[in-house]
Amino acid sequence: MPTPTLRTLAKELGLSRTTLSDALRGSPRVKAETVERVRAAAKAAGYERNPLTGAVMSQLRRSRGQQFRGVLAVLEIVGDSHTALAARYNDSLMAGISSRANDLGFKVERFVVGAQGLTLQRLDTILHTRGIQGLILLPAVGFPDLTELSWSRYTAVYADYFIDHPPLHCVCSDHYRSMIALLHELHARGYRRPGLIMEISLDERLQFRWEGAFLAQQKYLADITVVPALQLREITREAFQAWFRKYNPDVVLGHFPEAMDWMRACGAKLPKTHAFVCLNSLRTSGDCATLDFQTPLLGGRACELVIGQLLHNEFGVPSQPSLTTIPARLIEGPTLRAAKAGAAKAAR
Amino acid sequence: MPTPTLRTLAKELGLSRTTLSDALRGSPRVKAETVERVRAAAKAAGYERNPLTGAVMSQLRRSRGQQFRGVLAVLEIVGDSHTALAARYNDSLMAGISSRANDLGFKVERFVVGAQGLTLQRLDTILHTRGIQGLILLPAVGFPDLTELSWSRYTAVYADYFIDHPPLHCVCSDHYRSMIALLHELHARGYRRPGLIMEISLDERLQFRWEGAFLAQQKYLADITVVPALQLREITREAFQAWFRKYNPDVVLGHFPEAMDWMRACGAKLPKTHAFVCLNSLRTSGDCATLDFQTPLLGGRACELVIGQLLHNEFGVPSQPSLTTIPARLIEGPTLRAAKAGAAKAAR
DNA sequence: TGCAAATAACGGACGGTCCGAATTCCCGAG
DNA sequence: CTCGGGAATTCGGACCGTCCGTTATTTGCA
Repeated sequence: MPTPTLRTLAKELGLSRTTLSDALRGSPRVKAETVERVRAAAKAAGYERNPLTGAVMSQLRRSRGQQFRGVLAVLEIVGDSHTALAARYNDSLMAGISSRANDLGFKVERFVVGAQGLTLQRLDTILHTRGIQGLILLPAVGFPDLTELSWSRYTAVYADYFIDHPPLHCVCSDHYRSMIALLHELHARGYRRPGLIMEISLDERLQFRWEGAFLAQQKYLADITVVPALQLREITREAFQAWFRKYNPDVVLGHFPEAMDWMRACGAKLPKTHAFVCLNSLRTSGDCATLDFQTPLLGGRACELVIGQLLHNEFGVPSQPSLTTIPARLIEGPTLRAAKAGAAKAAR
Repeated sequence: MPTPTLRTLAKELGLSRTTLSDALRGSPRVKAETVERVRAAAKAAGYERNPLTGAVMSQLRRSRGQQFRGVLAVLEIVGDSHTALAARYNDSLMAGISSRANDLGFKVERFVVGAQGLTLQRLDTILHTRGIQGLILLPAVGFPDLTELSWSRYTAVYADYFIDHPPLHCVCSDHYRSMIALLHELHARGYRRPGLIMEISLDERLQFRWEGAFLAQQKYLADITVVPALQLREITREAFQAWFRKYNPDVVLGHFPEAMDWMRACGAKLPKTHAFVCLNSLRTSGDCATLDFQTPLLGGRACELVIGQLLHNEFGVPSQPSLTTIPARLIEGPTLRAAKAGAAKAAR
């Protein structure tokens, strides 16, 4: 007896091959009762669907044909505050998302949710009527709650460290590793007294990854003089200069470019006697060394994740959320000694 | 302009789709000159053939559908040492890999590389002749170098924190977040003097993520009494007991279950007066609270990554490697007070 | 020149998918 | 009871890249 195929099995059951295919794949287009009947018959006949063949066929069928295969929704959750920095960050993510989505044959639409935008109920119905199933959530201040969406219809990725309501896959920069790599690089360039300044609120939402990496690495790099991190609710000029004069770090890491002026006011020459590295390139204007979070890459990765799940027909909240990260890249600048020739090595 | 297909391209060239297909695959059925012409035209039109699609179609035609699966190679890189623990870890990863691969229509084959196994050159030819393109690398001791494989043919994922030769996507447990979540949970259960014991070599390959998270969290949890971490090349009974007596931590976190006996020898009652949490469930035998790395899930995620890239026809070393992580899960045990009713909350 | 053999290209069929069209079902209004 | 319209189901057509048998063209040689 030859191995059964979709078509032979369909003939036996008096259904079309399409219905069989959809039923075995669990498509909502087929009535639940029919799905049961088909699955039982398939099992009896010893028919097993080949998921690899299915995936390939799906790809094939999808990609040719039209220009676009679907639409992704990018959700921007706006609360009461809404800084210019966050806007730059989000725009930069969007650029990566749009570009990668376009490569993979998807279009992107942006929706604003929250205080000044749509309610979740309204969004739910809009997405439903438009048939949009893939969601990318831009970073939101605080800990957003999106449990009210009908998640069984969607597959989503959050572009920040974590989200608990509901727990979704996340894509974010790897702050821990970036800090480790940066300290290694500074060490290789001869710096021995690295100092960190940080507003607590900035590190808190990262679960203190900046400081955690800094503290751990201080202990294990050779010949390091330990400079305690300056962590405050708010970094002021006075607090900074007191700290700077007391510990005299040879390289300062922090978010605020103003610190360069404060250092110079204390008599520091950049990069001759001291160095400064800004921890977020979006805060600078090209006048200092800084870390580039490569947000377009992050956006691209988020796209790949969502689209991958769409292609596998996986919807709903994942059973175990995962976190995908990309390390930041060091951008050279006039506030940092160049790498010694030969010792030059890209940050890991 | 729609993406070209075999048929449209064939019409343009005035040839049949069969000839195109054969030519692109380099079949001897087609005249060499025609092959050249076809390949040039395909390149000009931006047509790229997908080898996985080809393989699936081929097997489909040849063997009447069923029983065809794609193949992934799992590489085990064995150096001189080879502990039982590593073997358990790898087997557990394998279980997750096999299961997820099977769901997605792939088979898995395991290859041993290194000192007691295949040379890289030999592996390269084996993979080539077998037509295997997807690779999953199991964790190796030290920092393995696999640059000698012909990477343009493969797409791969490394199941550990990082690999630099070459830089590949990685999948690994999220030690930093696991530690943060664990400390939060312990804090919620009333523990205020957490202590960490760690062999330096174990944390070093994690870039000190255990200790980094521990140090950072000690600073920012409320009402914590700081107990310095016991970090040694080797943890001995004497060193441990001296540390334990001096600082009297109310909960000890570490890799070695022997520590429980040492604590008891100092008069501690588990879980009445003190608690112990093992940081790696594979080291325990069910007699204490511990962290489960959920290795099968990690393996599954690695599969999804590799297969996703195969389906998208993406080979070679990625331009920017990413790291995908999953947090560990706390397993309750008789060495830890239960969560207070109401305050119970799954670890993030 | 005649004709078999070798060479080159073609057309049909295939399995599983997507998409739009067709059919059936349901339910309230007239 | 009939009709209309919209939702729920099912169906048919078109499609992908491959294999394999067939057709058309050229070559080899008596």
